[in-house]
Amino acid sequence: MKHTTIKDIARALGISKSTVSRALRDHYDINPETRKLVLDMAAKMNYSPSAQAIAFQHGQTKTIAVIVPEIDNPFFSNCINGVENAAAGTDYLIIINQTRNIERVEVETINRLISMRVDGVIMSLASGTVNLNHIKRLQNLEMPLVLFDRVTDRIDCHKIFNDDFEGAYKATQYLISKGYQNIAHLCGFKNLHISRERLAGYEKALMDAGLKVKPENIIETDFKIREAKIHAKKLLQQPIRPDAIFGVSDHVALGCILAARELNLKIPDDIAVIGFSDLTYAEILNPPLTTIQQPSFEMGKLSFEMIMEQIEQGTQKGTRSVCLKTKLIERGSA
Amino acid sequence: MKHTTIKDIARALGISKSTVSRALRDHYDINPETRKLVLDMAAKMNYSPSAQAIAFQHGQTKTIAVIVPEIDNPFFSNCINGVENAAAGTDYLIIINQTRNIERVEVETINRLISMRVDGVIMSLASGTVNLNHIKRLQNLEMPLVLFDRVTDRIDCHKIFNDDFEGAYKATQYLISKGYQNIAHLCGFKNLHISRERLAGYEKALMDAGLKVKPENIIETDFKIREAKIHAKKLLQQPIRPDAIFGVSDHVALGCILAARELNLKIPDDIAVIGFSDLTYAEILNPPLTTIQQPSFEMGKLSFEMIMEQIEQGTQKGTRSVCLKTKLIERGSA
DNA sequence: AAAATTCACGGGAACGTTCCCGGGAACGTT
DNA sequence: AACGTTCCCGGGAACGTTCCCGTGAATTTT
Repeated sequence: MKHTTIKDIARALGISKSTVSRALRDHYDINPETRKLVLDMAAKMNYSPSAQAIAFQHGQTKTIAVIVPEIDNPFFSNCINGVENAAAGTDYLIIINQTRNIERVEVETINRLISMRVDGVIMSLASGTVNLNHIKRLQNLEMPLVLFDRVTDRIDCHKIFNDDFEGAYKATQYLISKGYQNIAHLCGFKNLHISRERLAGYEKALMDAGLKVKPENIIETDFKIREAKIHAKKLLQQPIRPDAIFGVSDHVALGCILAARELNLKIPDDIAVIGFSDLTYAEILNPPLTTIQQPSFEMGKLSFEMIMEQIEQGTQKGTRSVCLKTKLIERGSA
Repeated sequence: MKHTTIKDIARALGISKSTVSRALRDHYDINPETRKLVLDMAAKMNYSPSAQAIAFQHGQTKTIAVIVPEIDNPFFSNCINGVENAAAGTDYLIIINQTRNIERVEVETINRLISMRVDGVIMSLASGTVNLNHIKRLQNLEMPLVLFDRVTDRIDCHKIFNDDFEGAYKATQYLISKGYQNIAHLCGFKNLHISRERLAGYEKALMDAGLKVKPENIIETDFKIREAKIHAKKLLQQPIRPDAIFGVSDHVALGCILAARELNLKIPDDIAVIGFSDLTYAEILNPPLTTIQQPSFEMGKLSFEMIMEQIEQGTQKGTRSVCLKTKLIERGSA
């Protein structure tokens, strides 16, 4: 890999590298004729400026990192699309990283990004993350940071999340209004803020309707289809079978659908299922999934705007939290 | 954003930056005691080496770029997972870029990656890409390159792809064996190699079975659900309605399912649908989608191994093509 | 015609790191 | 005692770019 430098161009034209630099950047103090000469030569020599050298120079990489737990999850890829959409037109590059919900990977990724001197980090926490020192390290370095969706209250920074409590409340209330009485909840790991919020919303809705919160109807699970399926089967094989399940995410709801199918239970007659996210395929599923829609694209967009705000203003005075409203999408599974 | 440098550490300890550098890299010519002093101070000062400066030094960024048309497509995200899985354990960072099938974005992305001095590029072409000069530019710079899935025969480089012809042949043959006679094909844009191959496989299977290839049964479409749905409706509203549709991808097949649903046609009784990819949700769809499985994870893994081969050997002598076999997955839609 | 101003360009430092080379101190060998 | 070796460490160049400053030449002003 042989890259031409401004020095090479300068030598080829018998001028100094300063002049070449000026010509390329279209600075003042440059003769239009010289400029043309330089540009032509640059094109001829297949010149491409070294981003490292430039970043090195004025301490900006013009790069923003997005860290998500998993990329093959439509919710997150929609968020990413929102970020990229907002970034298009600016001269910032978005680089995408996934932690696969593993704390160790998250730590390594952040270390790497710090080393890269990324200009900002937009991230959603891994479900496996307990220790938050790596996030605090980011803050010590005064690196612009936006947490979205999977946030935590143990870190004080800019945040964007859904009203998970309200979404869960609406979902549960909807099930109740449809006449379901024995509603179970497959909830996410409790170290995640969203899991706790959704669980709380579920419990509140039950209590407000005068229904009892039964511990045996609440099982903790990973956000994976397979995992959820296993736990859903447990729920459905209890002596007193729940008549509805509220899944903490659409993937978890999918696990319920698969479990019900395997146990020959009809949806929504034998068992109702409701999810959370509204992934792209929810509508085409068998049955179409009733779910809580999250404005994923908007979240991504807002995250980018928030990070740009921090980068441009430099200061981090006062953190801001944005809570977006969710929407119930009625389909066939409940 | 204030980053400490080895110079800062050197000053704090009253030694030279050379010694600090040696201590951090655990080089020879370093006193264990000094080393410990430096490491402790580095930790205390929250030191993180500048990746730019290092890359700048010995011309390697330890970064490999993956370019895909769209990230929110399970086929590609699986490929990415394959790449990342293979990269885990090495000291290479994978950065992910999406072109959203727009040629201009692809060109800009590649320019940016060249500027970044990425060590290698693994990419799948955008469906909108016609001109290939940006790819040739990569080759002129002798940058390691692997094309996967959406390859082209107009570029001579390392390639990994599926046996699209064979996959399409199998899909069509399967439909024929099930008794379908009037099989249509929603094919992809013809500038894509995979589109042409799959079309050819479809045609060959028809001819081998003594069936006629009818031009009115072949419609070109984008790889998007919505687009495909529109074209599928056209197909299904023809005077002589096809009894089966082979979609060039699962998303296209999904479009067919939606179109059929809207026209109140039963699948697979009124119309059979078969896809290509086997996306994660194919099994849970309504109806479960019969499709051709592509080894996406393997493709990603192989791509990474191939790029590493090029990076380590340096030379690009002789390009290699790997063609992976596909597999028919029988489900309910055909 | 001398002075002031403008124009176009070159030289050199700086960014953070590594690597090569040189050198001093301590040690062991003749 | 003189020499060679080993062990540590420091100085400086280099990577590619930008930016500040200096400097002639050309042009305009006094």
